[in-house]
Amino acid sequence: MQELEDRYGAISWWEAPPEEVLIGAILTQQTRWENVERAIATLKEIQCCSVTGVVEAEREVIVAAVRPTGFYRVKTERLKALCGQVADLGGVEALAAMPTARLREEFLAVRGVGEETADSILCYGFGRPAFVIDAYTRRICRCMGITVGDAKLRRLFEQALPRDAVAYAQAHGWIVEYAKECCRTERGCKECQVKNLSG
DNA sequence: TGCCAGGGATTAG
DNA sequence: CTAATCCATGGC
Repeated sequence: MQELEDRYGAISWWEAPPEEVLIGAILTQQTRWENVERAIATLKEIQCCSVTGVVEAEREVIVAAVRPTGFYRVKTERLKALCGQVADLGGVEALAAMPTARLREEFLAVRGVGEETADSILCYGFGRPAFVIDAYTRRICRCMGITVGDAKLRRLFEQALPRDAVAYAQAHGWIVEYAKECCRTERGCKECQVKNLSG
């Protein structure tokens, strides 16, 4: 981890208001971040980059805005479901007052929100110490010979790092940056050098 | 041109 | 519990 810090220094990977994180977390599912940014920019232009914006907008409006991210019909439903849940619970202010475990359950109860999406919202949107296990993290760990399941992997990172959302976000950012250099695709891992780094 | 991207739900074995 | 399939556009 220290070697990654020396290599990349302090990076803040994703800083945005909680409502934008909720939306971005859905849009980024199986999708490149550049395309997500386009969709978010469009949503902002039409005043729909918020919980009430998504809840009140016509489906076709959301579909048109998120089209560049792919899976646009599925994602529109997921955005409606997630923002509806948040609105029902009293908005992001009410969520901010909830304990982390409860908040996680409420997100996971939404159709289309799995562990990764829930944890990324917790960490990046609400500053909670939830380490996100994504495709890059799995890929690097696999190259290192660590083949445990997601739940164990998550505990591994959460124990190794200071229990703090900023520390988790930073470490995850380093992992992603390194993965983009070293293991560009799933198949490009043959000559991967990650095993030379100390965890 | 074909492959792949910061998932998740569903179905089949 | 693992594996395959669908959702779909955009970039190289």
